[in-house]
Amino acid sequence: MAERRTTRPAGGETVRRSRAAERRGETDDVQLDALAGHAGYVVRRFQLWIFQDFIKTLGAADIRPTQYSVLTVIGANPGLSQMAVANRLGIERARLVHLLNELESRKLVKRIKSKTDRRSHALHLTDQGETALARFKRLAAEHERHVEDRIGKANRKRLLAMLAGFS
Amino acid sequence: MAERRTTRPAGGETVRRSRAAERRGETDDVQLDALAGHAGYVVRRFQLWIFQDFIKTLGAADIRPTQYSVLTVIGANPGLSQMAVANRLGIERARLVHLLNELESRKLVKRIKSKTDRRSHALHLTDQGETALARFKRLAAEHERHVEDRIGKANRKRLLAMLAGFS
DNA sequence: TGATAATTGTTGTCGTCAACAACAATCTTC
DNA sequence: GAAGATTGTTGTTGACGACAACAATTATCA
Repeated sequence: MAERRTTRPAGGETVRRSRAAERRGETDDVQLDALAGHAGYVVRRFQLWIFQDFIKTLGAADIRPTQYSVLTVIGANPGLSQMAVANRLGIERARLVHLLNELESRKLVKRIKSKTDRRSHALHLTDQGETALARFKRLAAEHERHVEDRIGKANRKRLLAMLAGFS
Repeated sequence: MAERRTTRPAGGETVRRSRAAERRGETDDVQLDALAGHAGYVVRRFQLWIFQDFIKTLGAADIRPTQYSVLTVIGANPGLSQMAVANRLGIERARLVHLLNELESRKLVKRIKSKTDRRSHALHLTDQGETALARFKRLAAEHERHVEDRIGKANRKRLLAMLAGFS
């Protein structure tokens, strides 16, 4: 049963695998069957790859994808309420509370009591948050180039077009 | 996609929103800014939609996407070890333990002690698992048609082609 | 106007999932 | 045969989605 795989390059660049497992070949030649035809499966794996690259590329800034999305929307729409941000991004308002607590403790965002509706907060970036977001956007653009390198410039554009309805 | 407040139909079919919030318009006209150009954001939202539809469509069978992927791979590759399945699907082997415990308790999968390597288990579907998987696949195909209805037949095909490298 | 319902932010719980770390049993390597 | 690697397992941590309940506040409507 031990079958040699001579076609595999010596230093695989995708997943680290032991020489023993390589020789046994258990992790190769595994059929996906119906899975390969399911958009959900392939999109899920793609999304994991993207997030990992995003987290790594924005690692120095210590900003995760969800945090980045919140900062971007507040930056583009100052004064928004938490409900408005949550609805727009498809985040639960309970979850947004924790996200904002974190971002506020890092002095990137401030909650200002609304005068027209005393239940709600008007969200704003701090000055520090503005300059930080500008930096995050540069890093995010670098991450986006990684995506282009991976799937191709035209494919990325087509992807954005065909999924625009979900944004 | 962001329709004007005044032209919004009475019973919106996308997101439930209160009349008050609708009137105030806080949740509309919110700019995404750089977010709309990020593949990660749009792919994430798409993936959430897909999984929700999958879970709903396979709801009667009580099978979640990850469980489906494990069953499919075992069905197509009987005798695989847990490591092999985990590596192929990009699942952590620690996580796969719980998944298999659940599937085994439901009599869909059985772990058989390997004779060549007494550390590992050879994974097989039970007879019950085989017939169940056939049913799951029919339901999954129905789910896949929902995806087609949502993004278009040609787009779905293009999507699978451009992301085949991640499967 | 006043009672009732709805909304906002908050807190908390639960379950899924990825990422690690540690461990015993077993196998590989040298 | 000793040292190292692998497999399955258990456990922990943290991000995240989904709910439920609550006080403060606002909206609705009889």
